Amino acid sequence: MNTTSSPVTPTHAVINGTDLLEDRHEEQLRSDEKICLAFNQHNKHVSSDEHRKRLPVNRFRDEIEYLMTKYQTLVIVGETGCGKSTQLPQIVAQICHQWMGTDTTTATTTPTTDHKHPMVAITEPRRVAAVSLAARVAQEMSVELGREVGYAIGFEDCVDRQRTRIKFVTEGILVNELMSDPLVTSYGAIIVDEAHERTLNTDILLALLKKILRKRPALRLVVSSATIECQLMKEYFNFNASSDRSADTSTVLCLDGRCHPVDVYYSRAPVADYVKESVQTVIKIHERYQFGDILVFLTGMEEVDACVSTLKDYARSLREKQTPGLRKLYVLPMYASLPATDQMRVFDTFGKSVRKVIVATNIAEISLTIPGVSFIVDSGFVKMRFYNPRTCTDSLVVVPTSQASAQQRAGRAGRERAGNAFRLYTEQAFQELTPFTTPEIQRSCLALTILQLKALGVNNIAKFEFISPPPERHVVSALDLLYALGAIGDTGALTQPLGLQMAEFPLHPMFAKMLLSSPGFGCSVEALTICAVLQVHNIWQQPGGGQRALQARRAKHELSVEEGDLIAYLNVYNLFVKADKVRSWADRHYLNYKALVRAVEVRHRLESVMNRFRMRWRSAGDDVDAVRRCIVAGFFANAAYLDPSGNYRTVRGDHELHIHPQSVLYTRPRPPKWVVFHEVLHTSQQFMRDVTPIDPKWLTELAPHYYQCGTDREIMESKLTNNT
DNA sequence: ACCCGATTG
Repeated sequence: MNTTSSPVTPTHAVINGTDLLEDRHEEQLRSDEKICLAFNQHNKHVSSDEHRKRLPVNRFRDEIEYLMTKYQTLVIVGETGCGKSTQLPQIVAQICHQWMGTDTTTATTTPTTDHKHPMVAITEPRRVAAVSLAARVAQEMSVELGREVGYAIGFEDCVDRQRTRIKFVTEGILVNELMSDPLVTSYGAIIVDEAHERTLNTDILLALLKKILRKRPALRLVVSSATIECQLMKEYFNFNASSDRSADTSTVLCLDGRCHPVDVYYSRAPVADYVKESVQTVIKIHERYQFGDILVFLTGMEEVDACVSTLKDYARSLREKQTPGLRKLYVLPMYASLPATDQMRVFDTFGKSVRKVIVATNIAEISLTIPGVSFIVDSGFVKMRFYNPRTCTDSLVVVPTSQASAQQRAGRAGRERAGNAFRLYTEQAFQELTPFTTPEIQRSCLALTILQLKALGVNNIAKFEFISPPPERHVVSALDLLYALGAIGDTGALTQPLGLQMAEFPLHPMFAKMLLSSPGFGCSVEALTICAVLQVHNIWQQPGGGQRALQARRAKHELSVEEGDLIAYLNVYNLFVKADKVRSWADRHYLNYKALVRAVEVRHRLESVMNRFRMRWRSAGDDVDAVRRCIVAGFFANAAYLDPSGNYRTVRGDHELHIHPQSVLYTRPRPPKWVVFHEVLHTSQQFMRDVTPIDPKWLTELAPHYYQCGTDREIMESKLTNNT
């Protein structure tokens, strides 16, 4: 950028440094280290095109360009609905394009691009978001999707190598692109959208980008976040070690774009039963306020169904009494495992005489926005997964939300007009909540993460600069597992070729090991199918109740086999393929059609990775033991045996376990003596999911390094003599 | 007797 010829406003007076913005900027930095740009988003008398130009990010295009000139990293804070996700990519692409034509002799203050055809990447945590935002931006720019604007998600690439300048991707795609292009040279700028969600991939990506920014000074990073985590982000990306603020390499731009005010109400006293209380609150809202739909946040399917059924009773009583002045209530559940057609109903609109009540899990906070909502009922709780490195298992527990999450939920009421949020807890309870949700990287199994990082050249995980470092024992537990699987050697380096190949699979390392071992067992065809199906959840349909629930259980029982869940999945998949993958077959057997179709896609993707390694394709035919031995080759660490009391215990660690009620083995008469499992979920008890009966000899035979040393051998020997 | 939500050249 040549500032003297730049056809823009005075905010570009970078040269003298005394410009209004500069002053305001420095002053703000001193006071709260933020730049706040206020705006008024809502102007009813403009066309939609006009409206778009008035979106806050567009109005501050020049400020964004100025800040991107001066700082390598720009943290942008803006409320949802301010158009960040669609407008920022266009603005940043324009800026990059402009810089491309820069005269390099004046490049002291301006970052010239370090490549010929810079693209802008925008990362999204979810696939649907990447695709739909790409489609919207293409439409706004009047270009065909897949040309100037494209996207790349797990199974779909919709980009034009020559022409694409704006590319929406999922976070995982960008992490994977780093494997072949460690400095992301195809991009001039990267926008990390929804960074406040702090998914596992957000944190990995930001940490890797931090390394890359040091090596590529011309690369620009925009971190887009909806909450006040901005200071943390800003400092994380600030390479300036001196106290001289003007040498900072990162800054914060705050788009003050709150849509409408939301009044927050708290309970006067603590609430004993938030499901009952949420019902009462919905009724009170309905009787007191005339307009606006209601959104209730609970933690799980069971709670949602209970709340919906009570509210439906109330709605029915209203209809029967024909209460004058009170509108009809239309009550709808919303959670991820609900069939797609039922999910779509939350977007239905009804006449003025009907009020919609949506009872949802956290899905309504994170991945979808329902228009028309003006009332929020917030239980204050969420169901969350936590990894336990001691037992190498996950717990699924109901925990209080964070303040940030409560704020996000309340904000859902103010998208179109002023709203109200009713929190079913006291104000003091709110003050005692943790400010932020624990980032996923601190509550996950890190085996795959560490494997990926090692493949990207990050050998010393302890020295890797995470925003929020994971607990050390999580790292140790992951390294132990990787060592046991043979992915890393004594020095902690990736093994060749096993470790390196395992890192290329988008799978938990146990699956990768199983797949890479499968040609040796002559069952690569079957192993591939089983891995694919296990990446997809809810293969079995589970209707809410009544006759259909009974039929579904019966259908599942017919497909269940004593060889366990994984072999049952294999059979189901093969039958689905044999039936030409039609929906009617899936429906008839109470199987989840969409999940099966997705398993087909996943299988296809994994197959291409296997082909790259020139794996031999072999089918075991009817030799189920070959397949089960192959499963043990990957999952030997997850072994358990039936003790005399009738409970299962893990071989390593000696923890009590139970077969999950969803397992096909749960309803079978004789429980197997030895099993391996896919995972353990701690809910009301420690439940093993996806269980395969095995012969215990396979453990010592296939994983002697794991089971024949020290105390483990003693444990094994005593179990073997007692149980077989 | 029971699972929040996402996701991978």
